[in-house]
Amino acid sequence: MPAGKSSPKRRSGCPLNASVEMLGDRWSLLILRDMMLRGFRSYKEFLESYEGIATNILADRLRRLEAYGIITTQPDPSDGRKLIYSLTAKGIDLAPVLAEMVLWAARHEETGNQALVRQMQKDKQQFLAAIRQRWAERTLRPGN
Amino acid sequence: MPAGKSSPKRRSGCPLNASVEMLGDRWSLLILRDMMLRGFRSYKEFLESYEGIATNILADRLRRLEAYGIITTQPDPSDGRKLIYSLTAKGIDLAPVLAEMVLWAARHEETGNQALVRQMQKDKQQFLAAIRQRWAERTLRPGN
DNA sequence: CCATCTTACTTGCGAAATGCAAGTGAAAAA
DNA sequence: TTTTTCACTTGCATTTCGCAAGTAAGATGG
Repeated sequence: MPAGKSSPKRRSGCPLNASVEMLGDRWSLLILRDMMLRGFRSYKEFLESYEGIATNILADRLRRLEAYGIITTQPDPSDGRKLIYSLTAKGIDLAPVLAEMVLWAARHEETGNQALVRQMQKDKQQFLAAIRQRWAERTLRPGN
Repeated sequence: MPAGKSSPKRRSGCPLNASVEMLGDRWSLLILRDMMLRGFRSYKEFLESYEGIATNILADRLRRLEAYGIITTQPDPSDGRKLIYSLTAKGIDLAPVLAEMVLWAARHEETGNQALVRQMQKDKQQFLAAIRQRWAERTLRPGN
C-alpha cells in the first residue's frame, strides 16, 4: 500500500468496507467495466453506454474515481474540449473484482454477453493477463 | 444458472450490471461479510456490527438479499422471537468476490485486519475452501 | 471571421433512498 | 405478572438520484 493515502473518516478500517465506500454504488463499477473491457476513455462514450447514466451523476463519479486514484484525467492533445480518462495501476488492479462479479452473476442469473463469460470461464488467468497487457500498451503509448 | 429467475426490469443484460443491481450499495456486502467471515446469523448481531447500520436499512437489505436468493430465513427453534439468517449456495458463492475486494483494498489503501489479509494473500484457494467448508458444515447440521 | 455544432460539463427540481429517533408487538426472563 | 429482549415499523429530516434544461469553451464549415 502506497504512502499516506488513508481517507479521513471511514466507517471502519475493514478492507471490504474501504472497497464498498469507494465502489459501492450503482454506477462506478459500470464505468470501470467500460474502461477496462470496451476501452472507453471519454465522457461522451460513457454517457452513450447502454445503461444510460445521467450527466451529473457521470461527472460526479468520474470526479470521485479520480479522487480515489482509480482513474486519471488528461487533456486530449487533438481536441481541446475533450478529456481522456484512463485507468491507473490501482484501477486496472480491480480487474479480478469485476471478473468475479461477472462470473458470479453468470452462474446464478440469466444474463447476456455469454461470449465474454465463456472466455472468462475457460481461462480466468489468461483473460486477466490480456486485460492487463492491453492496458500496459495503452499506457506506454497513449496515442489512442 | 437455475431456471426462470431473471428479475423483471434490469438496466441491461450485462452480468456485471446484474451484480451491481443486487449488491451495489453501501451495506449488502458488509452484511454478507459478517455472515461469511464472522458467522453472524441474527438481526441483532448485524445491528451491533462495527459500521453501525440503521434498523430500517438492515431490515430492508435482509429482505432484498432474501428476495434475490442470496440468503434464507428460518425461525429459531430455541427462541420464537429470533430469525436465523443463513447464506444460500448462491450467497456463499460470493466468497471470491468479497475476497478480491478485500485484497484490492489491502493492496491500495491503509486498512486494518491485516491478519485476515495475510491469510488470504498466502493461499487464496485454501482460504476460500475453508469458508465453503464451514458453511457446508453449518448447513448440514444447522444447530448453531 | 462568424455562425453553428460538439463536448463536457452545471443547475434546478421532484422523487427516491438514507439515517436517526422513537415507537410497537410478540416472546422470553425474572 | 412485570420487565426485558428481539425484530422489526413509522415519521421525519437530510442526502442522493435522475431527468431536463442550460452554459462555456473549443472545433468545424463556409
